[in-house]
This record gives sequence, C-alpha cells and structure tokens, in this order.
Amino acid sequence: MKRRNSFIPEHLRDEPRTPRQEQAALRRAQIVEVALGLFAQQGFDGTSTRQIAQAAGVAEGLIFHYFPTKAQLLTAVLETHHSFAGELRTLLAEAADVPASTMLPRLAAGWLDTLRREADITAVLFGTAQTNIEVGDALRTLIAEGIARLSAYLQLRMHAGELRATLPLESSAQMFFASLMIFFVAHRLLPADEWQQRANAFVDEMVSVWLDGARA
Amino acid sequence: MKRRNSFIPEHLRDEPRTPRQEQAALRRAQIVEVALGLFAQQGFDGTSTRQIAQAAGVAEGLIFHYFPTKAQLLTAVLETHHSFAGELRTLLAEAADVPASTMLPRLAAGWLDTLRREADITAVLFGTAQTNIEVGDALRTLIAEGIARLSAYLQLRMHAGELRATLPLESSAQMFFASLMIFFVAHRLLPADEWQQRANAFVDEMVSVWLDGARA
DNA sequence: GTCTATAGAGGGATAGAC
DNA sequence: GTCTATCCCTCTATAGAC
Repeated sequence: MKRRNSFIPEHLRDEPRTPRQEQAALRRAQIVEVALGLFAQQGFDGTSTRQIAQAAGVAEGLIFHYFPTKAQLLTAVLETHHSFAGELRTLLAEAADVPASTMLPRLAAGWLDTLRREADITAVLFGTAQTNIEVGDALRTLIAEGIARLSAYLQLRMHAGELRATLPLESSAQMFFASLMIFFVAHRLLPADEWQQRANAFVDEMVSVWLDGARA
Repeated sequence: MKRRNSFIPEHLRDEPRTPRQEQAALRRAQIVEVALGLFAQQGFDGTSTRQIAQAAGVAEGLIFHYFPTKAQLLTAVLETHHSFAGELRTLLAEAADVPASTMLPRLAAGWLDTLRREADITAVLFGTAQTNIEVGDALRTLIAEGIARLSAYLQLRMHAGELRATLPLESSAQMFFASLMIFFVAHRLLPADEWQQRANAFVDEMVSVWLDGARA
C-alpha cells in the first residue's frame, strides 16, 4: 500500500498515476461536473442522484462509489471550482513581508472574482448550507480555515509593526470575509460591467475602513 | 398596550378598522404563522401551498387572496418576526445625539438577538434568497433599507465630529451588517449559552475594530 | 490471483396519489 | 388508509487492469 491516496483531495494528490487511477479521476471529475450543472439549474433538493447518473451515463451506484453521500457531490465544488482556499494558503504563505495594505486588496479582489466566476453554483452552495447540515459544516470548515490563515498572516503583520498590537485577530479576519460574502450575495445578479465597477469600489472602501481600524 | 399593531405592515397599520378588516388581518396573520412553521420544518421548496391551506384549515384559494405568490408568504416574515427593521428606524431616528460608541453595540446585540430568536425561519429565508429571485429581492431591499438608515445616522455622527469626515458611509455600514449576518450563519447551531457568550465577545470586538477605523 | 471500476438490483424511508 | 413512486443509499456480481 504505497500510494493509496484516494482519500486525499485532488489538488493535494501527488503526480504519478496508473492509467486506471487516471481514468477513475476523470470519471470522478465528470460526475462532479454533471452534478454541479444540474444543481445550478434545479437546485440541490430538486436534483436526484438518479438524474445525475443518467446525465453522466453511469450507473447510480457508481456515484456512491466516488461520493459517500449526495452532499459530498456539492461540497466537491470547494476542492475544484472554489480552489481559492488553496490559493489563499499559497498566497499568504509567501506574503509575510508584504504589507497588508498591498495584500488585502489583492485577496479581496481575487476572492470576489472566484465567487463571481462560479456565481450559480456558489449561490446553490450558500443556499443549501442553510438547511443541509453536511453542506453547512463543509462550508463553515472552509471559512474557518480561511479565517485562521488570514489571522496568522495578520499576526505576522502585527509583529512587523504594521498593525496595532491590540487588534482582535480573529474577529477582524471574520469581518473581512463576511463583508465580501455579503457583497457577493447582494450583488451577484448585476450585469458583469456593473458588478466589476461596484466590486472595485467596494474593495477599495472596505479595505480602507478595515485598515484604518487596524493600523498601528 | 397601544402599540400592539406594530407587527402589521405600514400600509395596513392606520387606525380604525371595521370588524371585517380585523378578521381579515387575523386570518392573514394566522396563514403566515402556519406557513412559517412548515417552512422551518420542511424548507420553502418542500412545502406546498396545498399543505399550508390544510394545516391552516382554509381553502387554497384564500392563500392567494392574501398573498399573490408563495414567495410573499416567506417575505411576510420580514414584516412580522423580523421587525427589527422597524425598530432600527425608531432607534436611529431619536439617536442623532447618542454617540456611535454607545449606539452600535446596542444595535449589533439587538439585531443578533432578533436573528437568533427566529433562527429557523431566518435560515430558510437566507437559504431561499439564494435561489428564489423574489425572496432574494425582498431580502436585499430590507438590507439596503437598513444600510441606508445606518448610513444616515453615521453621517449625523460624522457631522457631530465623532466620526472622521472621509468615512465611506455606505461601505462601512455594509461591513457592519455583513459581519453580523455571517456571524449568525456561522454560529446559529451552537447551544444557547455558547451562542450568547460568543455573540457578546464578537459584538465587542467587531464594534471596536469598526470604530477604530471610523473615528475622527 | 488480487484489486477496483462499474453495473444493476433492491432496501428502508417517505411523500403524494387515489 | 392503502398503494405507488421516488429518493438516497447498500450490496453483490463481474470484467478487466494490475
């Protein structure tokens, strides 16, 4: 049992694969794509696993071979389309010396871009998270992870003297993410150009208020 | 108890009612109550108008006499249980001379209380708003109204010299509400005591960060 | 020979039809 | 109140890759 990494999410998985594993990964990805498309059209509860199987041209049982529950089909989006969680790690890991005044606008704009690009399925995800415990947990975990990473970065900037020593790290990180999420929820139906314009303005103003409250 | 009608929407609130109108208002309220109970249990999409009619003991047609669409049954919650929008108006109207450092913690705590008290139906409302345009619009309108009122108050405090003159009013009001909403979404499943403890801590820290960024 | 990707039958629960 | 359909999921069987 050298490399039985099937329980590890794709973006963490090491390179070399046998053709068999390759095929399995492709099939898994295909099922996710089909499912997300249907969820976006009909909602989570309005889409049956049978329907997904038919649309993907596979047996229903195969879905459960790859995804123990239907909810995991939806939360799979967090590892694929919403890879910003991963980018966040990469971005922040190397950013210890980059001032928050540079980093935060970049983070905010990048995350809004990700949310916007996957607007339909993000809306389904947020919506389902309110009523489905499993989906809610997955989303909360992801958000908690993002907040933890941002907090860690803010602490570095605090020690570097950029941010005040009395800043409540977690709460201010939470404010940062919350503002972006609600902005998305409130404006996602706008046409692309108006969205872009408002998003830019909001990122600037939000970061400015936040920073003025956080600076040393 | 003079203000017993405070839960009735504005256009219906004016004083004298005939017994007939009185009865209509009661029936309307009863239908809302029954519908909200079912929505909280089964979700919005999972509840049929037929079911609501049966549970309320009225004909299905009567529901559509009072509420042109099923979505308006859900948005009715915004006028009744979520009366905090109304309280916000009252609170802020008389608060021009009350400093933000006093007012904002009170607002934050009050709003979190409202959300918590109606946690089930609030979750359904948020969830449905992601996929149902009519419900989404109603929620966005309410939030926009809240933000506008808070902005107006903040402007008064700005002129009073408490807040800095360069504060972006709308964005900072939006941050304020967004942080509270996401806090609710993230923590609503906690047991009451833990919720209360965390909510108190979060309100303190959030208001502190916000104020430090906004003060003159 | 062993593992696994896949198909497909069917079970327990439940909501809606009659 | 019974019957049917459907839903999410489990189990077993098999073919073909290792």
